[in-house]
Amino acid sequence: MSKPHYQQISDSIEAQIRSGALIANSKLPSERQLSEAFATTRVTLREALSRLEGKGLIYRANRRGWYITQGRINYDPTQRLPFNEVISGQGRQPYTRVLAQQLAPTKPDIHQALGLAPLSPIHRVRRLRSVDGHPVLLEENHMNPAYFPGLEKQDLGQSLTRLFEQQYQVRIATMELNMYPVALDPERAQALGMASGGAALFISRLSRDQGGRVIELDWEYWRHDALNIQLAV
Amino acid sequence: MSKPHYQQISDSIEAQIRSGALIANSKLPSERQLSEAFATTRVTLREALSRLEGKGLIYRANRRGWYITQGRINYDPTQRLPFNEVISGQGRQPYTRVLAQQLAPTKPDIHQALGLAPLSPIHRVRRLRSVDGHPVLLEENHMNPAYFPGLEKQDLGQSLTRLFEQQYQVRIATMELNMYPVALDPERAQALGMASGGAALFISRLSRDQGGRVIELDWEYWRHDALNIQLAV
DNA sequence: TAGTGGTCTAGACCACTGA
DNA sequence: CAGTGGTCTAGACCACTAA
Repeated sequence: MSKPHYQQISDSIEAQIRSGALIANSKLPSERQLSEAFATTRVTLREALSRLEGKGLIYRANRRGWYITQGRINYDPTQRLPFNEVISGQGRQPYTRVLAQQLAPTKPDIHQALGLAPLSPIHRVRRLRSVDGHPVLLEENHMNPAYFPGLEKQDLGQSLTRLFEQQYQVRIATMELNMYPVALDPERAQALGMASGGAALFISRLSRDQGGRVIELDWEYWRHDALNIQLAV
Repeated sequence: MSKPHYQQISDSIEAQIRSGALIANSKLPSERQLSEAFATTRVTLREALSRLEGKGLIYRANRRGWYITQGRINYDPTQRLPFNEVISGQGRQPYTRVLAQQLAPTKPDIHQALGLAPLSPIHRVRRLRSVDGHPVLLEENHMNPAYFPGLEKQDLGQSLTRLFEQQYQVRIATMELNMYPVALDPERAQALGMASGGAALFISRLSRDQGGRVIELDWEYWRHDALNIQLAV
């Protein structure tokens, strides 16, 4: 009836984190050091770390060790506020890196969602977004190219919503949102610097203009410990 | 560079599920049988199962084995539609069990959220809600008793929103929602029939009436594989 | 290059579930 | 009561990261 060993270990580490002895974004000692310190094997130690990961207290940077989590970002996906404003409004430091952008056909379900013919070209932008220097969000935008000629020449590090409005006079009127927890595929996990199979929160946003025409399909993969979806209605 | 062994195993099981060879809510063979079938140890086999659990394809019923997941429920938390209607509207079978109800003081943060003095009594209802006979949601409602005299004598298996409106003429006007992934504490995990530390999606909803007075604080814990948050704005 | 995390083996004991 | 899942040991090899 006593607590399992991994529970005692994770409780101990959790106490250290909450006491402030271990600060945000700092690295935990190596698994071998920790398993020795707690007089156990790496298997049990990793069980304890996995529990803390599930609770959102630590996260795993692929092959680089375990780190203390930062606090969650409050985010209202029904507002289309620029990422930079959301993050800096909470006293944190935003950063965006454009990983890829292209105008080419893609997967059938995206063509269907955008209401475009199969194999027709689609604007795609993939960006990695960080808070305080640590990646928390992988964003994949799919846009109907009919509305955005020359998009590839624009600065894509800024807010796309703002770009739509100011450069293309396209204003988003309605959205359909779907949000659920997922495990990251190896490719996306790597882009986020996470281990394959890592937990994320997936947000899909289909945006239309006043005429009900589909403008954009946005896919967001947030690190599961980094996000608090917050909305008022 | 070859795939890890657990990946081959989980791919194989995933293919069987998607092909329909394993149907929803049926139980997988025992871990020992599976590990023998795949010529590996239980440790590796459990790694494969954990990956599938993270993907939402299977779930673990505490000490009773692994089961195939049903499809996700589409749910809009900004509408306050009765659970029964949401579920049956998607061709599924809803069921609600009242686990507990009491009028007593509780934790300080709940008193604070409801704007009530510490140690003042609060109406609490805890309900377990199932789809097609399987628990997916643990709901904890905290209500300001000033608005709901005699609530404990009502039928709490029905929609509380409906009860508020029809029996108490209380209508919810605005809500503040917060949603994020959590790991379940042992007590709540057990209530949901899950293993301790199981992944869930937490939804907190603070409801006010037209006068801006706080009526209710609702906490929902959804099995992470059972839910798709869906909203249109 | 030394050390790390990722993966894996071949067992074991215990508490609990279901027949 | 037989079998199950939950926990744990004491190792091992490999690919990769960081110095």
